[in-house]
Amino acid sequence: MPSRDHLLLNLAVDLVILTVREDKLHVLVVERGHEPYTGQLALPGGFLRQGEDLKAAAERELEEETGLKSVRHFHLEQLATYGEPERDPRGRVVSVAYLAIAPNLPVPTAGSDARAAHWAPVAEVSGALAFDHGRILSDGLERARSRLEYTTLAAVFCGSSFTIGDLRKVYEAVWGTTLDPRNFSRKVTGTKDFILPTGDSRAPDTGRPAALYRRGPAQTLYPPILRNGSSGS
Amino acid sequence: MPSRDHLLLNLAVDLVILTVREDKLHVLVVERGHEPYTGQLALPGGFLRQGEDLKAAAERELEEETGLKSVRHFHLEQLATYGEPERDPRGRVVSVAYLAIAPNLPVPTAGSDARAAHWAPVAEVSGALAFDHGRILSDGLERARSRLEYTTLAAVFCGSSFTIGDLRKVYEAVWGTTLDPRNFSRKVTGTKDFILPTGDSRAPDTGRPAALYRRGPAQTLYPPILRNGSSGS
DNA sequence: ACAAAAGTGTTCAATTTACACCCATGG
DNA sequence: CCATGGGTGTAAATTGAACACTTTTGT
Repeated sequence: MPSRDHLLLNLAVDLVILTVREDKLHVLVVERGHEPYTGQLALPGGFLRQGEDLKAAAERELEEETGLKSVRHFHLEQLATYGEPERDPRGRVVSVAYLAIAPNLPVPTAGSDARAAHWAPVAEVSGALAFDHGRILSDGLERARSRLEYTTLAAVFCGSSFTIGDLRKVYEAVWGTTLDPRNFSRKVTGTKDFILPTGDSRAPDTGRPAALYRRGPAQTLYPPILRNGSSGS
Repeated sequence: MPSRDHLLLNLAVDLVILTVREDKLHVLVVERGHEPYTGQLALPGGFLRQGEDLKAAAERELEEETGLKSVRHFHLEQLATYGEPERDPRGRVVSVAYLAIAPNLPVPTAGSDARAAHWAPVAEVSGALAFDHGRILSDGLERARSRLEYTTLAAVFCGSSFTIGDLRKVYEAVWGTTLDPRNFSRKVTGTKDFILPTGDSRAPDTGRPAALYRRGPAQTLYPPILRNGSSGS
């Protein structure tokens, strides 16, 4: 047995769940109901259960917190593991953080055990989170920003069908920049299997209707779409 | 206490330690002396101790396995965490893997408790490792390959002073490609603070002496040096 | 007709690739 | 003087940024 003279500890799984609402990047946070950090905001999470895989635990928490069944279509990837001895005042807790990307979904009020879970603009909670969750959020944001450069992840932020303008607004919200709509359009339509036309189109309040697309099978972007690229129009 | 009705488990730290020897990429492996997987090769690692930080545990294992003190100059970064319930037949063990990059150092025979630790060409051990260490190695290799594109990590594979040809051979060994020496030379000398001339030079067996360089302060490469780039001469 | 958003064409600059050519040394 | 690896020059091809301009709708 490996446990004879070695440390036994609790393993938590914490989630950075991101979405774009009203053209701004939001993260799902919960208000803490117990000590420590009572009343403060924190990332949703929970403890690993007997016989449970790490990713399965993350999926379970994701479902519980968002109150949604469609979680299988979200993006979920391991972010990093945080194990500073003093990170939790209750005792030794090592936390495996996951990054989840969700489309713009209904506010998770009615959901299951969602203890005051709600979407908050990342700009408002940065620096106000319990434990070391500020650091975890920061790492999650950097990972998401990087993923948008090299993978087709941005389309996961959109629903089942979206316009190129919707997709561009995701890039702008996550990166905090503006992009040239004309060059952006060419870049994404020029990358094979990134987005596929549905045939339909959608009219905005005013202006020419935009073609609708859905996710294609591509996972990586070649060539990548880099930040520090062309500033906006 | 968070541990009341939750799973307690052992946390291991495993290491993917890479170096380049004789123009080939090598990984440090140990021959297992106990069950399970007795006699098989595995990645070096050990269990987390009371009050010990994850990265500190990785540094401790790195020193123990290589038998070297100069470990502080190595590169050490967290890779990923592996927690499948059945990954260790002895019981529930979650492992945090770290990636270490070492210069070409003396064989770690004499070192401390090094239980048959030795360098093995990655091509020879891939698929022959105990536990899920094949997967961990594979993830570590991909991370290292990617790091060479966007960071100055390659210089860590070299010693305190090296020629541009040495540095190029690192890229070729890690990526398994050949690169044009002339364009490569310009790329690295054109990236500010990547490498700094020492003023000395070193003569090869035959041919013009090459200028010697040392690591510069830069951490990231802009522009990056991409794989799938120009094939060799 | 006009405002607004979608999308195309085109130009100029920066970067990358390929390779001819020169440099410095040991045998 | 020749083989070998180090290093520079340079032209062609590719890519990327910038932006004028056309398209298509609602009011």
